[in-house]
This record gives sequence, structure tokens and C-alpha cells, in this order.
Amino acid sequence: MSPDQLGVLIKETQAVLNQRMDEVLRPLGLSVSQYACLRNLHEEPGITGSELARRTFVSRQSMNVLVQGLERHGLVERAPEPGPRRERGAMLTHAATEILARADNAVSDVVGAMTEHLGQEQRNELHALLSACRDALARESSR
Amino acid sequence: MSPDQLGVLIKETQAVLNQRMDEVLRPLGLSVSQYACLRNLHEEPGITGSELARRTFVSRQSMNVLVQGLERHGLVERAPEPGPRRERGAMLTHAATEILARADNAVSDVVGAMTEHLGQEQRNELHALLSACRDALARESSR
DNA sequence: GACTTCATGTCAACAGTTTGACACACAATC
DNA sequence: GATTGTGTGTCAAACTGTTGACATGAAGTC
Repeated sequence: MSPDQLGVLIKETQAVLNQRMDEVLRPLGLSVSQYACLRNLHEEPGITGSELARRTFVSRQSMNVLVQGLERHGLVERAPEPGPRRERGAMLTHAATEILARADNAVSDVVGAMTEHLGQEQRNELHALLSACRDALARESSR
Repeated sequence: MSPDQLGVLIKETQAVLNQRMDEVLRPLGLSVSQYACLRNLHEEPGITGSELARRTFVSRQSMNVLVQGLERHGLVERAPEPGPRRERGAMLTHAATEILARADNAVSDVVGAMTEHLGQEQRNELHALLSACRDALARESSR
């Protein structure tokens, strides 16, 4: 098997996964990007917009409009006055944590269906292999 | 390990892979989307724009402007008169096959670096696991 | 203290993509 | 043969995301 096929395979898997997630998140009024944003803010509250952008692989400009949208919908609140480095940390509102809980369930269903036919051992193996690929690619960038 | 982590891991890996591919393809004057387009046209010449769109997970409208761009750059040629179902098959020009050969080398380097530290057995394993995930998700869509 | 450097937030212009709509062309069905 | 259904190509509007630029605040350096 040519290793090049792994590239398109990763893209295909991610594309289909994204489609499924969009299908289950749309009824909740969330896009996949918005869900990723809420998820990161829940794991680490008070995080800055730029940091959020890095974690979700988008520019900080587009993350800014994304957070503004969530703010308009009353899902996040940002510190009114800037902090140390002019940064304005964002926090989830109570409404957001409720929606996020339902979104998490929906996403778990999708990912669960994806790994349905895999044993625990195989899931660990997949996790290890993908991590190795990601890290190898990340190392490649700095040299 | 929670299976949910596999979702973000797939996204992370695909994102970094996309970045690396963009870095090596940009000097050749190709975007990742354009490369994918040429690659598919090389494997199956005369393919239609809509089919191309399905294989690269974009709408047929955006694939249309993409192919138009490649046509302007003299990389693809489309049948002047529509075929059976109003379809206009596209073919690669000689210049395209030359650029594609160099692009393939560049991409092989990236994917090669990604799987550098993996044995042949592990690559096969990764391929099998990812295929299973993709197919499970694809099955999920139709029910 | 003045200077450079770096990170954040934000504005504006731009490119790429999607959604919705329409016009065809062919196949299938009645 | 008329009708319905499906697939293709294409136009226009809307959305999402990127790039470039600027102002600001904080830290380091001379």
C-alpha cells in the first residue's frame, strides 16, 4: 500500500465526520466551529480569543467574529476591560453550558457510531498512530 | 481513553497535514484543492465537474470556478460541446501532467515524513482503522 | 528612560465556499 | 407522447474565512 493514500484517507474521514457533526449540531443552532469554540472555553474558561483561534486552526480575526456571534446569542461573556496584554478573556454563560451538554451528547453519538465496530484495543491503537502522525507533521513545520 | 478525543485528533491531524501540503504546493502555483482536482483527473480522465466535486467534498458550484481557473492557466481542457447529460468532461493538458508529477513528489515527501517513524505493519493498521471509521460514518448518513 | 520586540484585538479588503435558483438534457413511468 | 424525476452546468447572493494593516499594552534590551 502506498503511504500517499493515507493522506486522502485522513481527509475523507475528517470530511465525513464533519458532515455528521454538522447534521446533529445544526438542530441545536450550533455550527461545528461554534461547538469547538464552546468546548475549548468549557475546558479552560477565561481563555483568550487568540488562544482559541490557535486551538481550532483558524485565524484570530475569524475567531473574533465567531466569538462576537456567540456573545450576541448570549452564550459567552467577555471581560469588559482588557487584561494584562490587552486580552479579554471569555467565559461561558449558564445557557451555554446547557446547550453544550446536549451538543456533547450528540457528538458522542456520532463518534460512538464511528468507533462502534472497534474494540478498545483498536481505539487505543488508532489514537496512538494518529498522534504520532500529527506530531511528526508538527515537527516538520519548525525545520 | 474517551472515544470523543478521536474526533478532535482526526481534525488536528488533517489540519496540520493540510498546512504542510499547502506549504509545499504553493511554490508550484497550486492550492491543495487544485492539486486534489488534478490528481483525480489524472486517475480518471474525462471525469465530469460534478463527479469531481463529490470526490473532493465541495459543492459543484465551487468546483466549477476551480476548474475554470485551471482552464485559464492551461492545465485542463473541457469538451467544448456538452455530452449525454449536458456534461462536459475535463482532461489534463501536457503541462498539467508535468506539474502534477512534481506536486506528487512534494506531497509524497510530506506524507512520507508523516509516516516516517511507522513500520509497514503500522501503516497498514492505520489504513484499516481509518477506513473502518470512514465507512461507519458513511453508513450512518443513509439511515 | 528610549528603543525594540512581541502578542492581542480590531478594521478593511479580498478570496473561497455554500446556498438558492434556473435552464437544460436524458431516463423512466404512466 | 406527456409527465415526472434525476443529473449537470451555471448565475447571483450570502456566508465564512484569510490576508494585510494598524493601534495598543507589556516585556525585554540598550
